[in-house]
Amino acid sequence: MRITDQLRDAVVEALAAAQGQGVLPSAGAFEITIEQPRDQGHGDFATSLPLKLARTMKMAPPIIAAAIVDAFPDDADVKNVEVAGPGFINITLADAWFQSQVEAIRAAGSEFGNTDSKTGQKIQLEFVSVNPTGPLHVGHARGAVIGSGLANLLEAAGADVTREYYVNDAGNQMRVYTETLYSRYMQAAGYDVPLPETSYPGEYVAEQAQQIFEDDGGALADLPKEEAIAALYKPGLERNLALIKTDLEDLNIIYDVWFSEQSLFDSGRFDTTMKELEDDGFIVDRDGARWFASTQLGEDKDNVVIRSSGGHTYFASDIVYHAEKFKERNFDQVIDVWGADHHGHVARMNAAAKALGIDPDKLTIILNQLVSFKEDGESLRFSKRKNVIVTVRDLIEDVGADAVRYTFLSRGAESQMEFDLDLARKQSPENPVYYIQYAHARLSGILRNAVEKGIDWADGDVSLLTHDLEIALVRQITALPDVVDRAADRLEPQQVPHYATEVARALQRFYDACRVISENEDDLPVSKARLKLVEAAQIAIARCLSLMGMNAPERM
RNA sequence: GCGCCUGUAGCUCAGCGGAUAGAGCGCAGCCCUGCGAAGGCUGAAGUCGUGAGUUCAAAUCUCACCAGGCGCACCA
Repeated sequence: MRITDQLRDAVVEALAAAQGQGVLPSAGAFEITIEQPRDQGHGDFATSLPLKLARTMKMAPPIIAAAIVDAFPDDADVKNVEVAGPGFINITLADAWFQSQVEAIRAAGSEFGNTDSKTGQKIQLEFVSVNPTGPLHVGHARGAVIGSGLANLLEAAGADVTREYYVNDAGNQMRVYTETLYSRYMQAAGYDVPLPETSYPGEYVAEQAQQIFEDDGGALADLPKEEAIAALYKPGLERNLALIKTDLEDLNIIYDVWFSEQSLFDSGRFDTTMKELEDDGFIVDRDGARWFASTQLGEDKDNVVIRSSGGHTYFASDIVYHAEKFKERNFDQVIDVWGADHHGHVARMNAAAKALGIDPDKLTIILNQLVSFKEDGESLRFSKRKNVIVTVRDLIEDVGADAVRYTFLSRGAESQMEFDLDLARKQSPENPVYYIQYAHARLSGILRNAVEKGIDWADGDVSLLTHDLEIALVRQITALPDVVDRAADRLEPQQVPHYATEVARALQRFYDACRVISENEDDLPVSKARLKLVEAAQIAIARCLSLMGMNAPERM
């Protein structure tokens, strides 16, 4: 059992005992929280329960606290329970408990930190899902990192996670891209064909056209325009998806499913879902177009699903896509990570979910605020349309994938952030990302040295770990499962890097004060015990880094 | 105009209704002929945007205002 649960149970038991003896009156429903106080003088764990009960019990908090403390059950793991401050109960654990955790963590190995709070839940995370019309630009990196970080967390919490990229291969933008590709292809063939009115002016399209031209020997140049465009669709799409996939893989993001929008039409699901909505009265015809009647569900206005020109809107296929997620694949929870520029899409998607009879609690949309980038003291604006692309690839090559992941992961999705490129490059060695990785490398180094010296610490006695900084380090490490649960529950991946920094700090302080490998033969028992602690710390930091999708270097 | 998000140290950002608000960078110092100094220690630095309210307790919840971001398409 998790120590926090164990302590919560003990508090419940103590409270019930005090009430049974008539020392405390009964109280209504309440939640007992066990917190880890910031200040170590306040014990290892604390609860503010007496403060919360004061009102209903009509008693002073310190008196309630004293009654609970008096009735607190005996527990070998607990060293001390006391009333503190205005009515807190501070709990200090026995060293023996911390010592035993070192062995438990070593036994758990890379499984350490996993919990079962989301076990049995089938969760889909859809993120990035950028139009497959070119390479990812830096603005997309944040959603990519947040989405994948969340996926890792939910998986650690026991969920069955599907990481999914929705490929908009059936929309307008793809059409615009392919028309641009056609013009570039014709240019490669030597014809003076201008770019279409709306186009993707980026150089990469010309390069792709050149490649395709060389591959097929220019055969498409003789075809009628529409036929050539149709023929260019597939090679263009494949090239763009390859670019996107490579960039994401370099950010350590591997998807389980690449879901094609076009497949919704090929399978007939688009028509059946639209029919379903129409039968339920949610589709109305007006001004030559078909509308989803969001207003029936309390929204400000209706939204077009089929344009008067005949084509479907992005919204239309997204409705069908979400119907597929819930009704075909039966996800218990669907989390979409979108950029804040998709804000306007949220309310109508929620309305659509309601119309489809989907439990609104099962669809969570995370909007990550857009990132602005700063260089030479000036804010940069990126626009595919204006041919000013700084790609994810540029960013990775500039500051490194680990630093990119750390930077985006350590901030809440809703915070508006500015990415200072100069700072990221110049101060890279000072970046906290290296603080964590350095800690891991240092631990690896110690273990390496121990092996070289022929020390076998398997029989190390952890009860020799009594130094304040040893216990403090174990205390930090053991919090990982709680961090995973809380971060997964609140969908806040930024808690992991902050926690990891704290573990690294505890480690460095321990390292500074406690020599692990000694030249003195008499110190061998302590060395062996500390090697076990070093191993446990390495396991914890490596787990944090893996949750963050970052490398855990043995050397730096 | 309406809606959502944000405002915490010089900068970039954490912060779970609780105890003396934290970290990194930057700044002023100290510490390696001992396992990696990409480290440790000390210090300076804060009207938690402003004002009110709820509460035993507010950076955290509510309201108003100020400032910024985003959205309010037969774009995605």
